[in-house]
Amino acid sequence: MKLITRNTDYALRALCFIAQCRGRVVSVSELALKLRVPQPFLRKILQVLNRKGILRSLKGQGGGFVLAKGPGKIFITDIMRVFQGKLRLNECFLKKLACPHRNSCRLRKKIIKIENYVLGELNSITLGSLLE
Amino acid sequence: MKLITRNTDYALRALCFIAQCRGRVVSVSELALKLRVPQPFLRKILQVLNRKGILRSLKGQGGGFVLAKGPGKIFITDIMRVFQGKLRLNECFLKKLACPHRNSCRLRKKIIKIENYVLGELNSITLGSLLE
DNA sequence: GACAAATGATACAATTATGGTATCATTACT
DNA sequence: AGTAATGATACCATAATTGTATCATTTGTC
Repeated sequence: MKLITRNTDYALRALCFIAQCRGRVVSVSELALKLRVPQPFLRKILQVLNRKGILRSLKGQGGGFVLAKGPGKIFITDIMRVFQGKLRLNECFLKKLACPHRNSCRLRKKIIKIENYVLGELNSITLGSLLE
Repeated sequence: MKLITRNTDYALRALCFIAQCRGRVVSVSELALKLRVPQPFLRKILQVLNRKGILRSLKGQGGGFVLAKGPGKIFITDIMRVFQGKLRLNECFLKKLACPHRNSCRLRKKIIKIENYVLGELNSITLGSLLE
């Protein structure tokens, strides 16, 4: 029942660190060292963030990563979606066919309520709000 | 990011069904048939619920399961804990040693807030409240 | 231009969690 | 005695997660 997986966690830590460097280009090796996180894994994560337009990368010597947008514009739900897919607490296991009660299912309704709250809260968290 | 795993889900369905039988002894084979759920897996699940004192089992021919207590006294958090362990959304991946910010971590604080809400809501759900 | 230091892309591997099966022992009703 | 049920438990399959390894490409520096 974890909300945040390890790669999301690493990603957030890295983003925080990069944000605090205020535009300075940060290499994976520096990040891995500072965050004490496995370097090849972190590298893969940052490459994904680059592809998704959250980081911007600079190749070649002296290269590395910078934020692609302001910390106030990076929502942790963005990051979560990148690494964890659609954000749903719900997902009925027995699909329509097997579970004829799907629409009247009380549990489902309660979970949807919880889900709405959780998503609401998460949507209010930006990278910026983690740094203040 | 799922709140409820499959075995919890199966368990809840089974418990609902058993509750609706109002004391009649229900066998695994009947349950598996009605719920359209794999029988050996369901059996294992019910055995666990028996060990945990949520169901009571009767062996031998004509045997099966009945609720060990009233539906109003069975909380879905009980069931979740049985199959999913401690209910925490939190769990910092980098433990104290690696993450020196653990206590001041803003993200952690926000997640704890969310966690409290979620647990509060879940704690209000009993088997009974799913049946009404 | 050669070299070194960085990322890009991608394939592969290890570990863990989840979901599920199989089997033998035990109990109890008929 | 036979049968229909659960108890206990070992095993297996699959998928997700968490990584590693490697080769290609880019770019700054000498």
